[in-house]
Amino acid sequence: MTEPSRRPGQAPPPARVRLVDVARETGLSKTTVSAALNGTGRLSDAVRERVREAARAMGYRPNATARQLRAGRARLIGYVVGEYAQEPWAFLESPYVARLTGSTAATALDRGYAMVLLPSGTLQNEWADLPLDGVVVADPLSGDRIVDDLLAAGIPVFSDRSVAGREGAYWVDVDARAALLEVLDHLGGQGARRPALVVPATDTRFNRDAFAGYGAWCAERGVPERVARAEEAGNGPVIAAVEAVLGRPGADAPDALVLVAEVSPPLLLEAVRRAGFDVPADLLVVCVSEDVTALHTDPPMTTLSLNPRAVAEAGVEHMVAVLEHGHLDPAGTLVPTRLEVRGSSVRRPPAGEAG
Amino acid sequence: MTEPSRRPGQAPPPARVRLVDVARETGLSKTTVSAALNGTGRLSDAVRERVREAARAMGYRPNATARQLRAGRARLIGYVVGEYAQEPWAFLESPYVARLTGSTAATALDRGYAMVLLPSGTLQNEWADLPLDGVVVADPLSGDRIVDDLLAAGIPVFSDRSVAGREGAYWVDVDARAALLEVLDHLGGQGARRPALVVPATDTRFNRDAFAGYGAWCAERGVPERVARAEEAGNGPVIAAVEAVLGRPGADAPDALVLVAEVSPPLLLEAVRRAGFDVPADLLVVCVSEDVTALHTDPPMTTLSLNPRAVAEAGVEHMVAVLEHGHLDPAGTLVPTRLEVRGSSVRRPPAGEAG
DNA sequence: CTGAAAGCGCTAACAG
DNA sequence: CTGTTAGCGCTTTCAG
Repeated sequence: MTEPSRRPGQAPPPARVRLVDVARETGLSKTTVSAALNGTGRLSDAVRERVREAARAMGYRPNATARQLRAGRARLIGYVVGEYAQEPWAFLESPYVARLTGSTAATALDRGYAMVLLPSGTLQNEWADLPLDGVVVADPLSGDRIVDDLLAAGIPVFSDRSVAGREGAYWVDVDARAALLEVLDHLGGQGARRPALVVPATDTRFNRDAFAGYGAWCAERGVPERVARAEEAGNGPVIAAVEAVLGRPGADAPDALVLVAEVSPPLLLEAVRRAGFDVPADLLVVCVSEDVTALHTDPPMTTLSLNPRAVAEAGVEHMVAVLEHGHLDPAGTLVPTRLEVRGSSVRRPPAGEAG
Repeated sequence: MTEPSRRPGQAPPPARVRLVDVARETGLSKTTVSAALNGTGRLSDAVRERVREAARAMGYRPNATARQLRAGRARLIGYVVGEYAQEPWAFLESPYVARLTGSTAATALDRGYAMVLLPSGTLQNEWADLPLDGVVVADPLSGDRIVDDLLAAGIPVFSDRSVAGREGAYWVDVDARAALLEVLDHLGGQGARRPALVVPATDTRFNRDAFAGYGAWCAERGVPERVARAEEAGNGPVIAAVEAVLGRPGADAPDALVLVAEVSPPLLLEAVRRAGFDVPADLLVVCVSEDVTALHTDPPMTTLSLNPRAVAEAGVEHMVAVLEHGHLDPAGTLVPTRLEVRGSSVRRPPAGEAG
């Protein structure tokens, strides 16, 4: 099919102009043209300019695939989210994941890598035909094969600490346990004695560690654990878990609530009030969340930010190091979390905190 | 890790196994191996199976880039959002765009195309090195060069109606004008006589048409326009616009509010109440939104869904048709919107509507 | 039924 | 300073 078959009523095939066409047009060789266009080699500025001009005039666009074949890599990375395996494309609905996704794509592109979006719980099929130099696997589920499959295929993986120690796997993570302790200490400092926790049921490294941190804090103080699991992602299930763990106000009711499961802050506040609690008088509330509505609720919602942007940047840094220098030392980085204290978790709101 | 670990700090040369390696191993030729693996040609099943087995055993993975070069295309598409040009990666924070993005990636992958995420307001640089077969441009800004640049580079563009009539450009759209009329008629049917509108300041086809629909409806009834523009995306600016257009309750205050600018439904309701309005008694409210929190507010929020999933599917259908059959007739499709009536826009809430 | 050989479009040794 | 040549890894005529 080198010969374009023109059918009536159909636009003529554009017939892309190739490097060799520019060479023929300018009376130079492919080498010279290539060097001129790429700024390599030692050519006179006059020639360089003449070539550039001709290329522009002819509408020359280098064939990216041919370059990639020559270069041995495509400067293309994959991006998969482990959670949300049932709904393979729902992950963008989570503000955390949305930011992580955007920041990863942004940083990667800055470094010259494009990012393809892959569905959660992806099978080999999806990426087998893609020339991926590496894959970012966000929050893998603990038993998931995806990381193994990728590594077996010789594709470097960038994920969380659950992949630590595997050859070809690199990680960036937050210290979920420490973060929970920080949140609980903050709450304790505000007078809370009976904090409750709502975690997602999905088995990710972060959820496990957060739960462990909560357990340790309670154990140390001899406080009973008050935990509810959100069986699924989404406001409905999470709010149901909140209602279950809060019960009704009373002497034994929680006096603080930590949401590790993602939920809309205004809806959460509404639900808490429906349950008969006043925030922050009866109940201090902290959400692990990147949801921007947290700033606009009344009172504004205290959040623990997982710093998706910093996580993404560190992950891409690793990737570039590995892909371009063949190694990385150490194989992992810890990124700090950021507790943003607002009105929902302080008994006496500080003056001057603006929404 | 089939290979014993080498010196620490130095990555072992991966030494990918190529087609020719499998050929040598099996004692066959590249041709035969290729045919066996791809199911082409006429080979005995015995040979085919033997090759497959050897390939698996050797861990052979075809080089995607080489295939692409041969095939003449990469089965890769780009995805850009025109709006949010200031914050090139903020687009995933919009529920509508998030769903459109996910659905486009999903549908494309179903059809064998991977999707790369490009920043809003992208320059040539970003995609020049990518072998893109086509680019989806969601909600382009009216004066934006991106579509022209793409078309000039010979890359087919799939966008909204604003590109209609251009060679190589195809579109999917909703009828924003008709949608607004439907919303306003619904509101009118519920007794509203003084509807107000909040639109984003960004100049997209959708925003323009929605505004025109509102204007036409008001003109037809001799009703004054009550419009506020949200100067930026985000809950803060949109809510400020809401407050501006509502004023205080009174004889001349709006009795219905249509949000074309995206806002968090629970925050919107809160703001409306702060302004002194009861929903739905004093004010009927409808949001153009895909935000799932709309289901959980009290009262639940009536929304106009723009059907991002259907838009995405239609767009990818076009793309596949164009890329694989070289044309499309007609060059555009209209996708219906869906008005989901809930408690926020009915004077007497219907029984049996569950959150 | 199988294999040798020709390229896809580009870049980088190596000559001239 | 410039051109010839040899591939990157794969698919696909076209002979045998």
